[in-house]
Formats: sequence, structure tokens, C-alpha cells
Amino acid sequence: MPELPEVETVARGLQREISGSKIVSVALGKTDFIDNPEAIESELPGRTVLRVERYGKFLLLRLSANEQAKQGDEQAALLVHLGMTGALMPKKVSEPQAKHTHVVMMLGDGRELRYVDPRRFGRIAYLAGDVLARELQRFGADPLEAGLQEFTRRIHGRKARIKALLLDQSVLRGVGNIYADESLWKAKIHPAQLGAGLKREQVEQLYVALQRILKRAILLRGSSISDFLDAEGVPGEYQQHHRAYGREGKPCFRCKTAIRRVIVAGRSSYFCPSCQRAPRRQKKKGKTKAQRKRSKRG
DNA sequence: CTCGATCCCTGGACGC
DNA sequence: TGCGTCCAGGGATCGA
Repeated sequence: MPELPEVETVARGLQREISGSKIVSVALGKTDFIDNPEAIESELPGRTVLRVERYGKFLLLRLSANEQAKQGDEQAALLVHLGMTGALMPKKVSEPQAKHTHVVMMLGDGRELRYVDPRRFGRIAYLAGDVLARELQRFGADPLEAGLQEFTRRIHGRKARIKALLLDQSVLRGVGNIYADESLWKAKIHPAQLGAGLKREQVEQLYVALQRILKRAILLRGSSISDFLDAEGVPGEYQQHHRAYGREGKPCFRCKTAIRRVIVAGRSSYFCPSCQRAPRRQKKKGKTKAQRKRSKRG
């Protein structure tokens, strides 16, 4: 599940591998996850990948102007969201095509940039000019670029639960389930705590924890839980450093209490019930029972 | 503003 | 060996 560190890792790899490469032609497979397949086919050929950046959980492939030099197509880019299972990698043309390869961009040097995504939870879009600018504006601050003041402003006044806030891409861009849980564990904050219910020091602790964890994860090339691979096909190593995520029933690294898993904001949330105390006056009535029976229906 | 529910999709785990 | 079922989960969307 590519989040900020994984996408950053892929972006760096692609920057090294394909920046400067020209896209000669494009072939599409299934396109139901692509905003505008026709634009992909008509706009990409002839353009050069100027550089590859990360924007939240998106890869942003900045493209050169079209050779026909149309008006207003400056600032053109290909946005790629990897969803849960997406992978974007350059391969030699001679290499067999993996199953679920949905986009193939032929490069000018005998390689292809291939997008593979079994579940198609990803997203691809060709955007330019104002449309691109507007799309990017929808997202919140990059957690590695935001200062403590901005971070606090975005968290402290909110009534939503902190887990939901961390996952909300319009609040912070790039944080997903793994790094939300890891940073909350490190800051000793319960995932159901309200943003507005956090003390000043807690917000600061969370800010520091989140940045440290993200930076460390980037150094280790991200977390490979199921099948994440970077642009070179190499798995990350940060999963070996997880303290909460995926550790239900295992002892907390601080106090040995068994890590618990609950659903918060619709997502599995792993936390230490001893280190991360539940919100005080939060307390509804029955719930666990209702949860287990709500499922089926397909 | 915030919530839960639902849908998208496939592979993997599990039960029989 | 092969079904059927459940689950995972980021994000969009809709109704409460």
C-alpha cells in the first residue's frame, strides 16, 4: 500500500531512470481507472519526461510541451496514483509483460514504462495548465514540508478523530493507514482522540513523530507489506520497524501490552491500549456486536 | 462538518 | 484440487 515513503522511493527511482526520456507511443489495456484515456493516447506521444516528483501519494511526471506547441499546454503532467497494488516501472521491451499491465509507454531507448495494477484502485490522469493546478490545490500540506504551526492549525481545531484527520488527504497529503498508526503509537495518542481534544504538547509530539517516521521510512525505501516494489523492483525494509501496524496481539515495544486492532474512520487501527489511552468522555453504547454482523451483502 | 455505508477490484487466506 | 466466502483498503460518493 504505497503511502508517502513508498511513493517517494518510486519517484526517486523513476527520476533517475526515465527523466529525459521521450515517450514515443502509448498502448492501453483496461482504462476504467484512467480519467481520460483518450488524452493519454493523444497527448503523451512526442513528449519528454522532464522530471518525476512526488505529490502526496501521487507520482507527478512533468512533461515537456507538445511538439506542436499548442497554446496553454505548459505545465503538463501525468498524475499516477498507485492505489493499493499499482506499480510503475521501466522495463526492456524484450521483457515479458506482467499480468494486469494496463498502460505501456514506449520510450525512445528500447525501454517501456509499464503500469501494472491488479486491483485497479489506482488512478492515472493527464492534466495541464489550470486544470492541473486546481487538482493539486485540492490536497493539504505535505507533512515533511509543513511547519509545526501549520500542522497544528490543520489538526488542533478539528472535531474529527485524529486518525481520520491523518488519513484525510485534504488535511495532509501522503499519510496512509500504516504511517498514521505508527506515528500515533510513537506519540502515544489514541486513534479515536479528537483533533480538538489533543493537548498542545501532543500535537507537537505527533508532528515530530510523523516526520521522523516518514524520513526513516524513506531511508529504508518504504514498507513492503504485500507486494510493494520500488521502481527498480526492490522491496522496502521499513515493515521490519513497524511498532503498531499489523501487530495485533503482539507485545507493545514499550510496555509489552498486547497491541489491539479496532476500526476507526473505517480503517483498521492498531494501537497499544496502555500507552495510547482512549479519549475520556468519549463513550457510546454497544458497538462491537453490531460491527461483526455488518458485513456480507455482495 | 462529520459520520457511516457502499462501491470499486483482485489475490490471498481459510474452511470444507 | 477446487470451490465459496471473507477480507484488505484509498478514495469517491451519497445520505443522515
